[in-house]
This record gives sequence, structure tokens and C-alpha cells, in this order.
Amino acid sequence: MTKSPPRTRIQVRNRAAILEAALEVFAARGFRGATLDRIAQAAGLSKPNLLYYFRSKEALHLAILEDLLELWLAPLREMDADGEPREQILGYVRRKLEMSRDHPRESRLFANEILQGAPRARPVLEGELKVLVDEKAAVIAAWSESGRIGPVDPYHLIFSIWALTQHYADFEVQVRAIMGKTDPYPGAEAWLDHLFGAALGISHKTT
Amino acid sequence: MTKSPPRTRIQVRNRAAILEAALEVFAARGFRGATLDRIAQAAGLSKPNLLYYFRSKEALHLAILEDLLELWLAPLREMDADGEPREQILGYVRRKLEMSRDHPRESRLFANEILQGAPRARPVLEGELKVLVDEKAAVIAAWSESGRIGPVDPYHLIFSIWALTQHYADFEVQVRAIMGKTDPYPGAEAWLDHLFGAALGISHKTT
DNA sequence: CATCGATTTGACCGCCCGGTAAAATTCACG
DNA sequence: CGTGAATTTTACCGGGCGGTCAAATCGATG
Repeated sequence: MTKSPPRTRIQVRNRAAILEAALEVFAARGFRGATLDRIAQAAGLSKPNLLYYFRSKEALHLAILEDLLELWLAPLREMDADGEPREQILGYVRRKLEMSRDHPRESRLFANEILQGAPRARPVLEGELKVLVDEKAAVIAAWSESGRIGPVDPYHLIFSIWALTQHYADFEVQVRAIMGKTDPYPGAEAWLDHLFGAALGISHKTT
Repeated sequence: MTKSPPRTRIQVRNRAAILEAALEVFAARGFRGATLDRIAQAAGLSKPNLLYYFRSKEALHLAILEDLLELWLAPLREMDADGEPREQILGYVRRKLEMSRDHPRESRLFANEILQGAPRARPVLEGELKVLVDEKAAVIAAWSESGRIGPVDPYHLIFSIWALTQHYADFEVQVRAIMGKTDPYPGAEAWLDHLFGAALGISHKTT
């Protein structure tokens, strides 16, 4: 699974530059819309030079997916079964929203991949992602059954968090078209806090 | 704005077949990923024949966007300022979820377009969509200020509804990867009802 | 500074794509 | 059933794409 580590410092530098450039281009244009020429140019290399580091467009895309997976799953991973339930869930919401704000390209890369039917990421979805979600859903279900939070459907709760937070990254142009230049994230954070707080049966500020 | 109506019945039939095929292909592969050959084949025509009806790929895509716009906005349009606020908002949620269930291709078509930065749809977003959203946000804000629903941010409320309902269509493969063969929609409807009901300050069933 | 592997380049290939042109065919109508 | 317009087909073009290859260049090591 783990790659044989690139030895030379040139390899380290160029691989990093390529992955960064590929993230930019794949996120903005999707797999089919991205071209190796464009990625190579963004990385400051020629196309054959890029192919010296990654054997094909597909291999490059797979490398990115693997490279980003842990970053992507981290916010959910951090949810602690031994923590205070409401705090843990709202903390997850907050971290995931920060992920959209600070890593919108990564969000759009995954969004593109999944929208197209996840032709390359499906194994990851059905494997690592499903395992993690099943585990955390069980945690949430236990919290719910013990009455520490209200009755919730853990899977749909998790989908909700994904949908809401990623929306601000994936559909940013639409949000901006409607909100103008206003930064949506402060309002989004307050709203998501309110929304999930209420849904979990919280006692929150009422006007 | 309105098209000069295609006169002959052949035109009517073929234009419809092309739009249907193009919806299928654009939704599944995005604008760049779609090819005229594939669309033509799905419509049962040759590529030059398709180009006899639509002057270019771009023109075809624009025609679809225009064709689908009213369908797409209808659920929000139906929200009635004179209705009972909670009922109106939850009704909107329900209609929008039904839209995802019954028209997932349309949802993915728009998702693709917006993800890529809405190069063709931006005028619509900043025009017709923004006007409609501003109008309905004002209605919701009035409801909120009059105390008929709890304090909400109308824009983020609307974004939430879009994000949550469209998620089930746009990221269907991911939902299925995690939920397996279970139909997600019944659970989604119950959950969204609970979620928004709670956020609006509803008195709902508690176990 | 010589050597040999690592890296980079330029030239190229076959394929597919969006689009065009013009001939061929089909269709509606008198 | 003939005729002119509407429709469809065949052949094609220029460009861009992913990918290959062999030659050139670079760079670490002794």
C-alpha cells in the first residue's frame, strides 16, 4: 500500500509540485476536463517529465486521492466516543466546515469524483470510508439510545453534516452569486450550530 | 428569449430526443466529459444530424439549462407567503427532496455546472435565481421577525435545504456505498423533517 | 573531473473531438 | 407522382489529447 519512498530530493520536490498542481486542476475541471499539459505547466514541468513521475493520468489521480484521504477523514476520526456527545458532534460540524473553508479544492476534487460515479474512488468509499462511518454511527446511536442526545438517525445525521459543510466549498459560486461579497462562513457556522444544536435536542439561546 | 417554435413534428420529436439524451450524458459526465457523438448515439441520431438541430455543444447545453430552469425553481416558487410558515418551509423541504428522488439527473447536471464555476449558468444564478431567493428570504425573514417561527438566517436556511436534498441525488454513489441497498429516501424525509422542524422551533414528537 | 544513473527534452503517434461541406435522401403537398 | 424544402448521411479537417521513445542533459559520487 505505502509507496516506495522517492529517494532523491528532486523527486520529493517535483512530486509535491505535481500533486499540488494536479489538485488545482482536477478540482477546477474534473478528471476528464483536466489535461496533463495543463497540470504539467502548473507544476513548471513538461508533460513527458510529468509522466516520468506518474505513469498515467489515472495513476496521478489515484495518488492524489490516496494523498488526501487522511486529511479528508480526519474531522470525523477525531470525534471521540468518550467525549460529551453534543460537544463532539458540534465539534465535528465545526471542523468539517473549517475544512470547506480552508481546503475547498480538496472538497471539489472529491465532489467531482463522486458526482461522476466515483469510478476511481469507489473502493475507498466502500472500504475505509464505510468502516469509519459505521464505527462513528454506532457511537452516535449509543449516545442517542442512552438519552444523552435526542433521537437521531446517525447515518442521515452524518450525511447532513457532509452535505451542509461541503456545500459551501463545492457550490461556492452559487453561494456567492446570492450573497455577493459577504463572507458566508461566519453566518454558516452560527447557523449550523443552531441547526444541529436544535436537532440534537439542545437547550440553546432563544430570542 | 423564447425560441421560434420548431414547426415540423420531426423537429419536435428529434429536439426532445436530443434534450433527453443530452440530459443523461451531461449529467453523468459533465460538460467537458460529454461528447456529441455519445449524445447523438443516445438520441438515435448521427453527430452531424444532431448539429442540424443545435448549432454547437455549448448551444445544446444552454438549451438544456433553459429547459430545466423552471422545473428546478418550482419547489421554491411554490412556497407561499400567505401560508402557515412551518408548513410552507417543511413543504418546500419535502418537494425539494422529491425533486432529488425523481429527477436526480437534473440535479447532477446543475451540480456539475456549478462545481465547474458555472461558466454557462452564471447569468441565471445572478439573475433569476438570486431574485427568487431574495424574495423568498424576505418572506422567511418576515415570518421570523413576527415570531411565527424561531430566529433563523433565511439565506443559510435555504442553502441548507438545497445542500441536504441535493446531496442524495448528487452524491448518490456515496450514500449507497454506505447504506447499501437500503432506499435512503424514506429515512431522509423523516430526518429532514425532524432537523428543520427542530431548527424552526417546532414542538415535535420527542421519545 | 570522469562516470553512470537520474532527469529532462523534443519529436512524434494514433485517437478522438467539435465542427463543416456537400451530396443524398426523405417528406409534405399540390 | 413530381417538386422543392427539410432532413440525413458520408467524408472530411484541424486541433488537442494521453502517451511513447530515444536522445540529451544533469548531478551525485568516487
